[in-house]
Amino acid sequence: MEPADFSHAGIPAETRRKITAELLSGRQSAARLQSLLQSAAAADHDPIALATKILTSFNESISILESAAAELSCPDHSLCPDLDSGDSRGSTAVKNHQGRANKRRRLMNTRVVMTATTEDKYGWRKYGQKVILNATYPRSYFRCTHKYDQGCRATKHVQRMEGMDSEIMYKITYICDHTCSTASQIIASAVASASDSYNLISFSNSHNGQLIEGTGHSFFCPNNDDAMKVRETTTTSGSTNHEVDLWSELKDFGSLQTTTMTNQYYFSTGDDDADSLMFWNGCLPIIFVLAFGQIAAYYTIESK
DNA sequence: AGAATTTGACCACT
DNA sequence: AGTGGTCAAATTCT
Repeated sequence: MEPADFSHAGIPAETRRKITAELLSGRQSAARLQSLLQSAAAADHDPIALATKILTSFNESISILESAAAELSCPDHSLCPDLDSGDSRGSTAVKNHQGRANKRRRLMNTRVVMTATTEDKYGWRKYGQKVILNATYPRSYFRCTHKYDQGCRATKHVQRMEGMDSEIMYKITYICDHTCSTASQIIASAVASASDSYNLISFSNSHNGQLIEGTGHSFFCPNNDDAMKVRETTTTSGSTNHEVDLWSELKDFGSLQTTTMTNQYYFSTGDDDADSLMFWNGCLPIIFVLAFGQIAAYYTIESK
């Protein structure tokens, strides 16, 4: 990646303050890590957590610097990818090659923002970006890098959420499971390293395991250890009442620990075409979209 | 040179 | 006709 140009004079005082704070925090954490690694007290602390904190500080600093540089280079945001890229339909853009080349150059310089916030263990290739109606930020489209060599059909859509001033959040929708060889390796790795942070599948005590009413459909969540199936009850038209073998579907997601059945488990109603349910991956929600008793897609919210 | 991204164009759906 | 999803040529990065 080409480094951002930080030679501009006039970076706002507030930005400088943030950068300084982050760098100081990073330096402090680095110093602590150094002493930890040198002392026998390392067992009482978590060097990995410290290293993560250091990385976060430096990443944050770099991000702030790049944002500031981008702000100075295109103060009206007319060339920023989040606000002015994507769908060309109906546009009357003049194909000025010089101007287009300059625009591309600036777009490339800001690429890090998206890639840095959408990393997971799979290889993704961006194949499109669209401006979405009533959305401030465009939606980016990614496919598995093994789409052609292994026929993996997994895709994901990434969209920055609105109204997250203090923390940039991205809604990431996953469509189709990975079938590439990478997938089985990742699943095996995740299962092997299962920890409390993957205490995911559990059933509600806040709702007392009772029927959770919705506008159209409701899900019943039996509050017992035998809760291997989810019962879907249609409460409006008709009297369909069929079990959805959701659990077998969920087991396919290797990062889920299937043995813990306590704490929170929320269902939410969906729209006319698909129901959805939500549970928590640590502090982050994961929402599954169900269609015809199958998981059609799932999405999660990731913070920057 | 090959990989990756950007973006105008196209397509399907409503 | 409007919209979201995908394709593919052009461009940029490594």
